[in-house]
Amino acid sequence: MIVSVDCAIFGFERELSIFLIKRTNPYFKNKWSLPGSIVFEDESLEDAAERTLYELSGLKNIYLDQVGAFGDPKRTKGARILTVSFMAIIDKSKYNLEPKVKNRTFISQTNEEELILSGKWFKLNEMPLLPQDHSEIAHTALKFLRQKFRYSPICFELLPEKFTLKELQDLYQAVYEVQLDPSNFRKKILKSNWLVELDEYSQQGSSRKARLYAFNMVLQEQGDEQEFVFDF
Amino acid sequence: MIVSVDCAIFGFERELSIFLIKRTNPYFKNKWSLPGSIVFEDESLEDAAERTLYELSGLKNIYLDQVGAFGDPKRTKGARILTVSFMAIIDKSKYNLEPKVKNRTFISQTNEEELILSGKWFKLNEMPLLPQDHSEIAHTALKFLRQKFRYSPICFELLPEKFTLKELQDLYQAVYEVQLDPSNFRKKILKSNWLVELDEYSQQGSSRKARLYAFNMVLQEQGDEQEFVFDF
DNA sequence: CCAAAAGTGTTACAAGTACACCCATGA
DNA sequence: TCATGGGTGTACTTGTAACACTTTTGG
Repeated sequence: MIVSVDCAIFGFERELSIFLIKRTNPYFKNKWSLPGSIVFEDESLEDAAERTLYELSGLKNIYLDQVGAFGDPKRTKGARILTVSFMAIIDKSKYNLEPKVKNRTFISQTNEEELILSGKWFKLNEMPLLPQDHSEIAHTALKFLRQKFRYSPICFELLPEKFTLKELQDLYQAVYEVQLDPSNFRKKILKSNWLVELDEYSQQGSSRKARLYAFNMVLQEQGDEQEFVFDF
Repeated sequence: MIVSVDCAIFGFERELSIFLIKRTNPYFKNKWSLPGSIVFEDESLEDAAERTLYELSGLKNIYLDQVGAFGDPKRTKGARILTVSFMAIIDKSKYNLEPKVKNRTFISQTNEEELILSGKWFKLNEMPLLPQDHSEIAHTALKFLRQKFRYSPICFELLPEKFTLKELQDLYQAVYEVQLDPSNFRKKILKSNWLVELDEYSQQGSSRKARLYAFNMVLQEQGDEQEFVFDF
């Protein structure tokens, strides 16, 4: 069986978006799809996902999690391909994504060459219908992101190193699709020890300057699980 | 690449246990391992997991969830095998597990026949070291179970249809490895609408008879997610 | 009548919710 | 000086934790 990886890259900048690419190959011709690649014989799934990320978006060393395997025999036309999906998250403002590799040999029955045409961010509610089961994979990855968000401090991967409480609140609101009371959000998040208060202030906006905060790095060491339950 | 499925079957009866099997084949010779099987060419991963479950434990129509893919190129000696792991949970007292298929053709380079010798329950802390990366898979499945437990009412899969609050409390204690105050547990769980109070009483024990409860079936329909956050 | 487990009640405190209000800043 | 968003305080409600007390049952 052929095995591939597909990556759902989520980015944040006021809103949650997903990065999709357009490429030519028998199955994706001219449709926006998740960046993906065949897994090489001597390559682990994580390595394949990292390589894919670099080749198709230019990203390196970013947060990456396995979401799951999609293996329906009918999910692809032609040869059966099992795909393992990954979720990547970044601060959108920090990177300018663009495919690094413009053409690759597409390993399948026909073994054609595929051209990577371009990549583009889509707001979640403006995401087009994706080919094969990529829409399902993207939605599963989003559910996975929401779940992970609850008990692991991954929110900081989606923000600049220094951020205001408002930005963090906007992120929570975007991910959970809720409205939060700024006053209560502030109290709750400050009572946890996730944040470090900085002596710097945001220079944006036409009103009072907001204090900047950073993620408390000590927390990163104690793996995930348990400690971080943060519901709203 | 060869693709297989492996199942971590968890059962409850006072304690959490896992069901392992012993079989002969080049890689598992005489070691306890997770029940697993090669995925056939025209079979979905879920179908393969269900078939495996039936062939190696006799279970049919039980709760099953995909945990994830394990695809390190060095996880198996010989041909590379990617495995997708599943987690199954049952009320241990309801079934008497035993392999239904005693020998199968083992699809690999050598294509030998494998004999399924026996199956046995192991308490979690008495689980032996498993071959290949099966120990890692089992631990990942357990973490998955704990996680799922929080926000999905899967606890009822592990109990008889009618159960006492004490039994439910024991289950929570076993899964989360904590001690709970019976009085407070009772209040919290009864305030949720998970349970239906029955007019029946347990006939066990040499003291006051405990009232029996059942799962509120209405909840089963509204899929998982959100509604069911139940921490202790 | 006693031990053991089921089940109820009470109290003190922590956490969450909904606001009103003050502060700093640019226009 | 006013509008805007940042930030603080407070009163009310709800949830949690610890533990004392009552009820039922078998021996």
